[in-house]
Amino acid sequence: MTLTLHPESAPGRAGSGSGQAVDPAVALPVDDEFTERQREVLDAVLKLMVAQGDGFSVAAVARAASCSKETLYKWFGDRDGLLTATVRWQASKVRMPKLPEDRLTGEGLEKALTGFAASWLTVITGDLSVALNRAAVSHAGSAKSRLGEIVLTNGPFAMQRRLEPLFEAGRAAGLLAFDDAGEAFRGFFGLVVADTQIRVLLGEDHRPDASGISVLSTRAARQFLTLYGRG
Amino acid sequence: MTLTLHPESAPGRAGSGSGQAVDPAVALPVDDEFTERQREVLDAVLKLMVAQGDGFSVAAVARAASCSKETLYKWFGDRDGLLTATVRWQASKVRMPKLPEDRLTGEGLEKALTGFAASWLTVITGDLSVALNRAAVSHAGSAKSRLGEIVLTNGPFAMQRRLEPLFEAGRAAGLLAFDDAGEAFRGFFGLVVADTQIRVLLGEDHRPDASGISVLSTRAARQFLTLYGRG
DNA sequence: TTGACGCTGTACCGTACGGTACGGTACATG
DNA sequence: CATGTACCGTACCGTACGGTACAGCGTCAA
Repeated sequence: MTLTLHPESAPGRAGSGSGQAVDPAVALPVDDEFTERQREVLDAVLKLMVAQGDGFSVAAVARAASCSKETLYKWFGDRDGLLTATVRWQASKVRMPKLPEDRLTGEGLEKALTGFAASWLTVITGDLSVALNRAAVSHAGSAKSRLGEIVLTNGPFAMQRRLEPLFEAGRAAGLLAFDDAGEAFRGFFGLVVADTQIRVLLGEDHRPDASGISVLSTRAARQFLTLYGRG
Repeated sequence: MTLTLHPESAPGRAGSGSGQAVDPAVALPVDDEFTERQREVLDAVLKLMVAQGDGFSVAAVARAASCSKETLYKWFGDRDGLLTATVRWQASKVRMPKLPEDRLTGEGLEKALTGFAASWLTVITGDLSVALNRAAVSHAGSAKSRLGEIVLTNGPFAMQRRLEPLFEAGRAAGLLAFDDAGEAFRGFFGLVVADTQIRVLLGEDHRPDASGISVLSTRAARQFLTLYGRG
């Protein structure tokens, strides 16, 4: 039987090793989900999305990827499945910055926060992220597609899951003080992202460059420590 | 001659009374721009956008507004002009909260900030704002449409223009300290909005209610004063 | 009364796109 | 060699939609 990926035949996957049942269409992605050829096709879709949003036709994908429409439909079910697979494929490529695992110091914490902020700002202002977020936002209204869910899971929610251990470690080390880690995350997210993402999504052409991101990240980390730091 | 609104025949308007030439398609909206009947039509479009995003057809608009497609094209030029007019019409309805104009006290400032934050959160989590922002984000990629520009002008930029006088007054009164008002605005925006807007745009169904907004606004204002306040 | 005008409703046209079918090719397997 | 499989390229089908044309109707002014 042919490898197909649309819901009816997708193999079930547990999310993050927990016992909780997680819909595989939304779960954190794994690397071996697509064949080599399929990844080539999905990369072509990504290129198209960056170049012209999600307004491309399936025929254009076939042309760009040198494959037949029939194969696309066999692999991905329909246009929406193709988009979903593309978003998941890109999500599987994103790697979060490493956080310090040894004993936390004040400087180590601030450095980790700054690095995380810079990494996040770099990602969300990148062409790829902008294109994917635009597509996900567009489709979020129609309830037919789950792109929004996927981007949320692999974007803000993943960031939160990744960051909260750092917050907890900071609290355990007496460096941070907060009641609720979720609230602390919200504060950090706001200080880092602020109006940058919505402005970029709405098409403002001026985006912060590397040095601008460095300034913003440093400031955001320091401000976060002012609000949630101890001593 | 018939009243038409697409670029070729739209009357020029100066923005905000300054001598600067401002493209009328992007300028802050005025109330008398549309006739009564046109406003009815545009309100019908708003309803459609809330109900089904921008995926509606022009025929659906004509049906919903009980008018002919020909009239729609005569008034608004094309589908994009209709969307643009709709966004501008909605923008002209938004009113920002009043800010205190008498002598600023610490409590007065905090109260104004809290009120502004609550007002802003209420707006951006509303169905209408979500629908309009989704449409603007979708079209921002294609460079053909200027919806993104319009929403930016009437959203974040308008908020900033409205807020900076308050910041300056706070600084003049010795209540605030900051180098750059733009930087202060960014901080305030981040603390207020944080991840709320992107999550809502991506379709997360849980939105803060009135009491949640109250909590968030109070906290954001207090945090802003912690970072940028004096004494 | 008559004619101009602005509007509604509907029929119409061209096209673009999602989805399917089919012929042809390369390759692997027995 | 025969058979099956996976794929490419393309032709094809149905439909939905943007945009235009037109007939009919109410209004108002001359």
